Parts: sequence; C-alpha cells; structure tokens
Amino acid sequence: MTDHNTSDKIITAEQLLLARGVKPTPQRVVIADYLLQTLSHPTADDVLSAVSEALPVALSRATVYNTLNTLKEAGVIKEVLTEPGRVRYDANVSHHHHFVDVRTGKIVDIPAEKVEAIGELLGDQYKVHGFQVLFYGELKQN
Amino acid sequence: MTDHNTSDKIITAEQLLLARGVKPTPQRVVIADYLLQTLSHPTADDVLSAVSEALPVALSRATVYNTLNTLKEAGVIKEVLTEPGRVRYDANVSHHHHFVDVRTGKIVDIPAEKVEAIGELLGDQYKVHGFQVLFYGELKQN
DNA sequence: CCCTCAATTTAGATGAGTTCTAAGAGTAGA
DNA sequence: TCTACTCTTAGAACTCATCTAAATTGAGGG
Repeated sequence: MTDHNTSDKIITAEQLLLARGVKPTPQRVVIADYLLQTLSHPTADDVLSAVSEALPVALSRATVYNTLNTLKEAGVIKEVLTEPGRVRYDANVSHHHHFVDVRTGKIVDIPAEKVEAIGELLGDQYKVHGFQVLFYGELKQN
Repeated sequence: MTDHNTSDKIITAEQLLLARGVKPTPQRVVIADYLLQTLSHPTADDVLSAVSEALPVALSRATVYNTLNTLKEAGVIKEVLTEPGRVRYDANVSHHHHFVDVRTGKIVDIPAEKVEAIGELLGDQYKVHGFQVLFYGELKQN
C-alpha cells in the first residue's frame, strides 16, 4: 500500500483503520469512510452534519474531534489550512497541494509532481523538510 | 513607492498610514511601527504585549484587533497562516513566502523571486491569481 | 456465557482566539 | 466652542476546539 488512501487497490475504511493500528469503532469507520469518499475538504462541523444525517450511528461533536485527531495521528488523514479560524481535513495523505477557487470556495488537490521542483529552489542555508503550496485563482472547468 | 513597506526609502509608520488612507491615530501608529520594525510574524497577542510594555499609549485588546483588521484592509500588513487557531501578521506586503524552522518555530520570509516559476506549473484548467508557499525545515545559520 | 476492565463515546463545561456592543473619549470642521 | 463623526475601550458574546467526568461498549479471561 502506498500513502494514497484512495487509489491503488480499493480498501475499506475499516481495513485502513486496522492497517494503521486504529480500532475500527462504528463512529470511526463512518467518519473515515465519509472522508475517503469526499473530495470536499470538510471541516469538523461538515463531517458532523454529513455523517449525522446519513447514518444510524449517533455521533457527538466530541467524538468527531476525537476521531479526527486520532485519524490524523495515525496518518489516515491530514489537516489542511486554507483560511483563519477553521481546520479542514483531507483523506488524501500523499504529498500534494491545494487550489482554492476564489469564486466558489471550492478546494481541489494538486499532485506533488506538478510543483516538485520547488524543494530545490532555496539556497544552502535552508534544509527543506517539506513545503505546502496554496494556490488561489479560478478553476476553468469544473 | 513599491509594495515593500520596509525597503526602498525609509518611511515612517505615520507616513505609511497617511499614504494608504488610514488616519494615523497614536494606537495605529504604534502598532504599525512595531510591525514594520519586527521580522517575527507576531500574533495579535504578541502585538498587544510588545506594544503595551514599551509604550505610554494605553491599548486595549479590541483596539489591537480593530487596528490589525484596518491595516490589513488598507494593504499595510498581511495575514500569515502557519498553524491552526491563530493568525500572524507581516508588514512585508510584497509577494513572498515563508519558511518555518521546525526546531525553533522561527518564521522567515522567502522572496517571491526564489520560487517565481511556480505560477506557471499548473495546466490550462487553472487560472492562477496567486500562491503561497509554506516551507518547513531547518535554518542552517542564524 | 458472563464478568471485568480498559478503551471509547458522550453531554456539557471550559478554554483560546476573535468579534461585537454600546458607551466614552478624541478631534476636525463649522 | 459646539457638533458630529470616528476611534477606543471594557467586557460580553461568539466560534471553534479541547477537556472532564460519567456512561457505554466490547474483548479477553474465567
């Protein structure tokens, strides 16, 4: 398995949690599953409403936050910072970047390969561990 | 004047505020002056403590937030998002990027020229208005 | 099977950062 | 000097996130 949760072989949320050493409780499975199947970079609140309305499993706000932190620490999801005051989550944990459409607020992933040269542009005085690019502009197709 | 507040000719905070159409009250001048002379990317609270301890002017928390928003809207300063839950401010409003030293938390500016090629790396389906790169790693000197 | 016990979930309290409100202070122009 | 608007202020309120302590769950051992 690579670090792309959503590509290569199809893998269920439950299998992914087991593989990363996280006990797959119903709440965790449902949250991980939602994150794996969306491309929308939801906030904690987005996760709570999406999962609450679609599911038999009751879910408290605290559990959403607990689970998001657990999944983040286990490497199942990543935080995305695009705006002040809220954190978004992304189940694509491969090295990649983001593009924010300034008209719609839509956020799309940009593969690392597109900008991979950036890491070498800085001089000797910087030892670059990684970098994050946030593009903003307009998506010409949707 | 270019959009570098801190280079080219020496300019006082008061002159800068006037030039950007912001009435230079004592509180605003003092806050702008602090931001112009620091390289540390302070938070609102950092500004409040730095300015409060150094100055005859009394300063409330609300004024710090009001002023930071006023200066941001006037283009005198920029927000910097490097971590969840807090906003940092930078009086360097030229197009540039940031490098976070993961050992010390120190944040330094990276000039736009160093990474200027990035804007052209995306394909036709993106109209890039701008981009922000956040590097993280280790500063080898300083 | 059914205890036991540790892990998980939960509602609500709490906390951090920021914005809002409404009242007071300052100030430019009549 | 008065007026009228702008700015500042203290504290309330709001939003997002974490903490607390109690209830629930469920896996492993008898």
